[in-house]
Amino acid sequence: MSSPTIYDVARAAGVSTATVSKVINNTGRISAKTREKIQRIMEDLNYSPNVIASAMKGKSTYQIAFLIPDVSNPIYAEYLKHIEESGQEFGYNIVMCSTDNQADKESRHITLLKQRRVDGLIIASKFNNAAVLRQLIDEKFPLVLFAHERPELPVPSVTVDDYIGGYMAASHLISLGHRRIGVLAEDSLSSKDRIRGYQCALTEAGLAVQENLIVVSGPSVSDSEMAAANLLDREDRPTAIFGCNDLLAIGVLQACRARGIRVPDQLSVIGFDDTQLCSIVSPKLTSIAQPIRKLSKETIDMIIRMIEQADTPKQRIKMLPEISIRESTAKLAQA
Amino acid sequence: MSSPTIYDVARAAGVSTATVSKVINNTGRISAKTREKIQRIMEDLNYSPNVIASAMKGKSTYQIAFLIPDVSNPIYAEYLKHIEESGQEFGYNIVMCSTDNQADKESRHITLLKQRRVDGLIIASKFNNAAVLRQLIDEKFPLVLFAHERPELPVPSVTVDDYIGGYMAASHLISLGHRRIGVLAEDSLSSKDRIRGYQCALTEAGLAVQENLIVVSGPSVSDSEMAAANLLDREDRPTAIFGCNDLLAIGVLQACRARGIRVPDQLSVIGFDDTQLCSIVSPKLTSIAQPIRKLSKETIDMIIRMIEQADTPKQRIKMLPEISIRESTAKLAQA
DNA sequence: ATGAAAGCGCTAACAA
DNA sequence: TTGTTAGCGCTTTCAT
Repeated sequence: MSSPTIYDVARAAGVSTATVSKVINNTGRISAKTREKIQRIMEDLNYSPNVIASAMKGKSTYQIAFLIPDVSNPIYAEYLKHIEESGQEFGYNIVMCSTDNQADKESRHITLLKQRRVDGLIIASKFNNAAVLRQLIDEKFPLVLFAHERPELPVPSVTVDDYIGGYMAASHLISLGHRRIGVLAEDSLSSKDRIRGYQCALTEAGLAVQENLIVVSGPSVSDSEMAAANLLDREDRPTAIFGCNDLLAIGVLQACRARGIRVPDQLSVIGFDDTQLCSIVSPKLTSIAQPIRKLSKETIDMIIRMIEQADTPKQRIKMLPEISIRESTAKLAQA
Repeated sequence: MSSPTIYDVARAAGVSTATVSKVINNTGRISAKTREKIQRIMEDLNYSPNVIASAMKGKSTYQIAFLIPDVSNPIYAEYLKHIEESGQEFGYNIVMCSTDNQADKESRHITLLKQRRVDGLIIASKFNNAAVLRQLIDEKFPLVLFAHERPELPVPSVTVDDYIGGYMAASHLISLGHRRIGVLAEDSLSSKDRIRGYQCALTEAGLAVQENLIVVSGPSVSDSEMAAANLLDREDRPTAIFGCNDLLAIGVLQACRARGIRVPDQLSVIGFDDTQLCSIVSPKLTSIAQPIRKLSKETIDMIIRMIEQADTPKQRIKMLPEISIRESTAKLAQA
């Protein structure tokens, strides 16, 4: 036999379903007495309202979708962890969707999610499918970009300040005496901003920016290990390398190991994201930390605001990163 | 303006909603002509059926909840990745719920998930809340335990064969000449099975099982690093250690580094789960691999069967692990 | 082969 | 303060 409905409660309490509905939703005015009676009966019957039915009346489903390329990438797993945690606080469940960075998966997901009437969408990836994105915006579908931006589109976002982050990474290295600093970057907007920050720090320190010290790599550790060759196997090898995310920096670490280059004695390495991997590798990786918990909280707040009242003004929030210094960076050895 | 409904389609096609519903669901009999016409109109209108409304008529919500303690633990992230992937194949979305191993979070989640009418539940954790579990079973709520068992309860599960896995780990070490093999375990059922397998391998090889070589640790890398002291700082230090999961094994690696013990020259280390961490640490970790992709596929198949027809016989499936040999295990050096 | 109509469980005017 | 009632968008039985 199935769960009791609002009718069962109403009957048992000798009132109408409207009255019961009112006590459930805390709307209208009902005497303390009936309220209590109804509440007691709901407990006795172990009644719990059917969210599906109330969603049919235009109410929330209390579900937010979170789109990411790949959870097995630790940075996305950490995003998800905190997004879920923050959602939980407000009674929202998170529907997790992997996109693999494929435009068709993205649009298929969006279609399904809309059919399922999720209340909102948080996108934490490049999102290749610009057309779909634009349509979502036109429809005023509650949508927030997380850890990623789309400056050309009127869409709210919550991100870390990548520019400052890149600046901090480079400054740290410069302060240790390094003057030839290589960069391993991904082909992404945030990498570009991180590079701009790096360049700014160099310039400020009176150092020349050398384009050939900036190399682009695929996203995986092994891609990065390969790409690092371009930096490590040259005559004028840099004395420090900034990996635009931890995976890339770890690739550099592995490339060094393969070549017998000692980190940090012969080469300093810094990452970005400050994932849990940093304390697992050896030497432990210095990295720029995103304030993920705060970012997530802000994102959930923002999307709930958008869900609850359609015409919330759109914002872009940028938060400041912090540096976590560990073992992979050190003072430049005197030549 | 909101999305078109089945009424809009019916009106445009000059038929009843019943007919439209039939073509959507491929039920009843309708002439090829009307079918085509309706399909064309649905496309024109960019109509997509409201899953919420059809769920109200007792149909699926196409949502499956996946409960795990913590996504930021890479093994759970990998589970999630593959569960989501397999779900996607059948049009199911995954609602991800963190439990933090807390009984009250578990039960709160279950309550909400039931209100939201998710079709089924996959639980990949200890699940402390036995009462709730029992109730779910009584209600015949579609439920599968993943990578974890509950032998005393009539509940289906899909797991790796931990016993064999432990046996394989120990056998590998024994075949390399090790005779004093320590174990670092978690306080969990699967660790216990892995230990039993280890003991069996020892006994078979004519080696005595020494209880004091088996030490229990907390779940994190740093817990394990602490606990490893009990094995590493004794006179008769083992020559090999089996970490009952990769995180524990990595803790051992770190403890070794702190003590200047060279792996694998002075100590062999083997893990379990074969997460991506294995190729990130140094030396790369030998580990026992779960066939996660197959496990996930099987789990999704099973739960969908349970969703679609209530009285599916319950099964417990156990799959065989495989060993991935990397750099952390080596022949015992002659004394 | 198609349609009329009832109803899933709930909410919100509006009436009383 | 409480109840009546009309849907929300869809499925399904039973007629036609």
